Amino acid sequence: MEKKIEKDEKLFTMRHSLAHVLAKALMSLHPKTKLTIGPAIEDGFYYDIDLDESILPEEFPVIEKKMREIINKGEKFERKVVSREEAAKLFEGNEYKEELIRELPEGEEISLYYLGDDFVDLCRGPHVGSTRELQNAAFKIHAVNGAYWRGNENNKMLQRVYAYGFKTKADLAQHVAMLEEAKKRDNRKLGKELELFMISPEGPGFPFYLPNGMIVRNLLIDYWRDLHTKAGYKEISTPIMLSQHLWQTSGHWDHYKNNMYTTKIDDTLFAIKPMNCPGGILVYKNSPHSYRDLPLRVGELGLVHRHEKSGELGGLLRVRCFTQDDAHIFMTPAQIKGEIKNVVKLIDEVYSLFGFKYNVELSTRPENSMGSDEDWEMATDALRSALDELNLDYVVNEGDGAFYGPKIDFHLTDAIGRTWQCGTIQLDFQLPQRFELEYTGEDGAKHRPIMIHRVVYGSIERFMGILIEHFAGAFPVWLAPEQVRILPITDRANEYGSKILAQLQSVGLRASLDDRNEKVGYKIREAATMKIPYQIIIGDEEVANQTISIRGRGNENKSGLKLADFVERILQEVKTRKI
RNA sequence: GCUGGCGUGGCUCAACGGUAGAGCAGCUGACUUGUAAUCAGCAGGUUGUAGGUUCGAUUCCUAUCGCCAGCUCCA
Repeated sequence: MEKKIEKDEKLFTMRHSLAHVLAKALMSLHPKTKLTIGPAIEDGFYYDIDLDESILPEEFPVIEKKMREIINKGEKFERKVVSREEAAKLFEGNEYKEELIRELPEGEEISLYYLGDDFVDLCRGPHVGSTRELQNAAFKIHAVNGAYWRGNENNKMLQRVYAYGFKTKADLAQHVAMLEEAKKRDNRKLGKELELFMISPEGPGFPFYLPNGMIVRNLLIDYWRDLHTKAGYKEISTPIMLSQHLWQTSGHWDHYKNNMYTTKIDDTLFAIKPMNCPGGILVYKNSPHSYRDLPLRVGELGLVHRHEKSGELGGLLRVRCFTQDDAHIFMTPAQIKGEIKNVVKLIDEVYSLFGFKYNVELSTRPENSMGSDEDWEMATDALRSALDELNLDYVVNEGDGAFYGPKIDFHLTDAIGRTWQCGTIQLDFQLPQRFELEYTGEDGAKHRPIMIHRVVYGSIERFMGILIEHFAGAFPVWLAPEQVRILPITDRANEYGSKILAQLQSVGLRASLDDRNEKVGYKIREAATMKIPYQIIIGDEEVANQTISIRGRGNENKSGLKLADFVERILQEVKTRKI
C-alpha cells in the first residue's frame, strides 16, 4: 500500500512537535540515546535513535507517560539560529547530527529548536509555540523497528520508535479502527478462511491456488479476455524460460540479473522470464510487418518470476511468481495518443467495474534515460494530451519515468481508503531499437515502431489480493466461488433441495446442497462464514408450496419466492457483473 | 538481505525445566430440527528442523528454515 501525503499543515506541525517531545522523553529515560531524525508521517510520527539497549514494547506506556508529563508542563518550543561552527560544537559526538550539519548547503540558515532548557534538536521546523498546544493531541506509540540511517542499507541500523498522532482522541480511535478493519480483511487471513490460496514453506512467495481461488482467478481472466478481444487485442503465450542472450539484448540482464532465476541447459545459460516483453518482441520479429498491421495489440497472460528478497514477501500482495495481464502495442508515432486513450479507457472500465476510484500519475523523463530529447518530448506530449482529452485529473511526477520512456500509473483506492498501484502504461523506444524492430511504411521504407507496455490488473495475484481485501472476502455474485447454497431444515426437504440444486447447476450457477444432519442455524452460520452471497432455505412449508426462502448477504431475508424468479435475478446480477 | 518478534495437532490458542491441554474442524452415534454454533463419544501432536546444556527440554543456548512487523528493493 502506498502512503497518502498528508496535506494538513497544522496536523503535520503538531506531529513534528510530538516527535520532539518523544525525543526528549527518550533522552530522559535513556540518556545514552543519540538522536538522529524524527519527522511527521502519514499517520503520526517517529524518531530514529541510536542506542545500544533495545527499546521494548513494555516500555511504550512509560514513554507515553513521560511525553504527557512534558506536554503538561507547557514548555515552549524556541527557535534559535546558529552558525555552522556553533551547531557542530553543540552536537559534537553525535555523528549523525554532525553529518547532517556538514551536508547542509552553504548559505542556508541553521536552526535549532529548544524544548524547555534541557532539550535541543537540530531542526528546520516549524513547530507549535508551546507543548500547551499539544494538550488535546492523541498519540500512541505502537512499534519499534530497525531502520537504516538515511534509508541506506549499507549504513548502521537504528531503532525507529513509531507513534500514531492525531488532533483528537476520536481521530486516533478512528484510525485504530481502520487498522483493525484492515487486519480483518487481510488477504492472508481470508485466503485461508475462504480456501482461496495457500503458500507452502516449500515455496516461499510462490502461491498455490486452491479450487475456490482458481474460480475467482479464472473469472477474472475470462473477463479480461472478453474485454481485450473486443478491444482488438490478439493473445499469445511465450516461453517461461529463454536464453541469457535474449536478456542481454533486452538489457534486463545488466539491470536485474540478481533478481532473475537461471538454469543451465547443456552449456547455455537460460533465465526464467521476469518480464514478458522480450518474448513478445520475438513474436513481432517472427514475420515482417506493414504499417497496415499497426497498431498491433498483443496480449499475454504471462507467468513471470522475480527473486524478491526474503523479507519482502507477503500473501498475494508481494510474491516471487505472478501472472501479468500484459500487452504490448506496436505502433507508429502518430498512433501513440489514440492508443494511450484506448488503454486508459480500458483501465477505467475495469476499475469502475469493481467499484474502485482511482487517480492518475504521469511520470516524465528521469536523469539516466535513453533516447533523444525529441522522442521524449513527443512521447510525453502524447501522454499528456491523451489525458487532457479524456478530461482526467492527474499529477505529474517529474523525472519518475522508466529509463526507456514516460509512463502513466493508476493508483486505485479500495473500500477502506487505502491506495494501491496497479495499472501502468509505459511508452518504450528502447526495446524496438535494441531488437531492431521494423515495419514497412507507406513510403516503402523501413521504419521503427514504438511500443507500449501496459497492464490493467497489474498482476492477477496482487489484484486478487486487493480484491479480497476490498470486498472483505464477500465477492460479488459473478466472482463468488460458491454463489448459492441450499439449506434444507430437515431431511424431509432434501429431495426438494436436490431438485433445486439441479436447476441451479443447469443454468451454470455455482451452487451446493448442505444436506448434512445439522440444525439450520449451524448451516446458516457456516454459509455466512464462507461469505456465500445467497442461501436458499427450505423446510416443510417450502416443500408444500414449492417456494423458496432466501437469505442474502446484507440481511436480505425473504420467503415465499418462486425459484424461477430468484434464478433470473441472480443470472441478471452475474451477467451485468453487479457489485 | 538487515533489525526485532514468533514457530505447539487442519484452524485458534494454553502449558514455559519434570515425558503436552482446550475449543473449533474431522470421524461415530443420538436428536428431525425454521434463520449465525444440538448433545455424547472417538481419533489426532517424537511442540519447524539439526545440534548443544541438563538426571530430565515444548520451555535454556547455537545454527538453520519459515512466518510477522518495519527498513531496503520492486524492471
